[in-house]
Amino acid sequence: MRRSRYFLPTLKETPAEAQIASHRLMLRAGMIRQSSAGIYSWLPLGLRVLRNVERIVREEQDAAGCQELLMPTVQPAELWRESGRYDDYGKEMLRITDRHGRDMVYGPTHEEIITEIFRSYIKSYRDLPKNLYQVQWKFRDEVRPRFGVMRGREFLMKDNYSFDLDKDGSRRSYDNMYATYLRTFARMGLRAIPVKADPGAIGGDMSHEFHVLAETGEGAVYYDAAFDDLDLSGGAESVARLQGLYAAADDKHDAKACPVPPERLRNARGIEVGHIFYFGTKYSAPMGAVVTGPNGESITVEMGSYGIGVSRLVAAIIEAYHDDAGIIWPAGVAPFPVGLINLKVGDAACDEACAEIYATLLEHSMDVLYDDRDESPGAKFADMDLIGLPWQVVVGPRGIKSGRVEIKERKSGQRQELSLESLFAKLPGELAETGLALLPG
RNA sequence: CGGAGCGUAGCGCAGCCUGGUAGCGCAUCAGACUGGGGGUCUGGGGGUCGCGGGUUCAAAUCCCGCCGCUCCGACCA
Repeated sequence: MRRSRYFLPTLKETPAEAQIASHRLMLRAGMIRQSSAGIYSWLPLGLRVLRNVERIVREEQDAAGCQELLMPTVQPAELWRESGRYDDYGKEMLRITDRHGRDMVYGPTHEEIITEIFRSYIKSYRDLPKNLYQVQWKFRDEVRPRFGVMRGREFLMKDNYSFDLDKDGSRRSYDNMYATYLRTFARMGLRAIPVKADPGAIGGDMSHEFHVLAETGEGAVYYDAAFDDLDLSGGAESVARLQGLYAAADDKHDAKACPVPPERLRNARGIEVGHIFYFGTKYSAPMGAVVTGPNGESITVEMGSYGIGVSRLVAAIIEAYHDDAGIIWPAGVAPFPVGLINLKVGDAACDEACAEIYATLLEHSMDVLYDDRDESPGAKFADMDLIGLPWQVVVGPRGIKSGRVEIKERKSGQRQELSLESLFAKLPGELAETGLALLPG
């Protein structure tokens, strides 16, 4: 993409309202635009990141045996009355009336809708288990939205719902999601600690929140120091082992009853990026989600629900990966894997070299942001650092004279000069495969 | 929802106390120079001063009401 044509309104100055790094950087990098309190437009660069996060979430959901569907944002109040939550949910739920005077709600979550779908079609125990997910916008009319998309009123969430015949099955579904969540967050470069949590308005009797530790986190978590040395990528450590270790959200933590000795207890702030619930028959019972069992009996299904804050994750990743100059995107979520900087637009040799590199990158399916604007070198470097692309290819008159371009890694700041030939030699191999192997070592 | 604060150009702000032609920096536009970390010069454009009412010869400025936004606390992916 040519920067001169790309809609990327970066800001040199920080908007006054932004209190935390991710909010500041998302505004400055031209990723989002506030529409009203807690409600944002996603501009092209931001949307690219959001889509990348979504993609990883989807891949992990699919790999875990979940199937995607899409439910409506606007839901009939009737279903919420059935579950008993219409009155329970409070002012956080946005209530709307349609032209016929019918009560509707803008969905803050989708247990009611999915249960209604399930009960309409699934009649036999032989069709269980089922696990359905969606990635959909939610609206919760937060009293005090803040920190940009970290706590917006409108937010994008992956939510899924498991249906099982019995508790054991439901427990397997729960643990499956537990491991899936660890893998999902790990793929975005995040270490998320699973902590026992209060199920809150969703209800139920077992629940874990996944917290990315960060000073700007809104919640306090207490955990066994053993977590600091564990592999949380959802692979090596067993779910049972992790669940056996103590970690609790502050509303679940009781200093007197805590099994962890004080010297091993850690207290930190965390960003809640995921939350899983097992709630048994809380919705299936009142809403009549039952299947016929092997002996012809009626069995109320056991349910769980599982949420990942997709839009919040974008902010959480930035909280975890930035420096004074801007964002440092981890592999996989970066809006572009590589940026190309032409330091002297209008100079025939620079223009030509850039055009060649640009075309070659595209040939190898490398999505590249080519800064072809007639700006000062400093402005371009600062801008490129701000938006945090993992790799920068720098083409300037000084290097071109000796037939060389510079490759810079955003994360380490490490630079290396390469001849055009050796750059192109890398393209079919390491670069094209990983998108991230421009530098040896 | 309780407490505090702020609304003046795209962004950051000054002006308000003490009423009298709406300003600064950045950004933007035109041209020229420049070219390895937000460069320089010249010239230009852009404002219902959040909205409504009141006081006054005169309101960004004083008064009243409303709306919006932000921050601090109680709730949540």
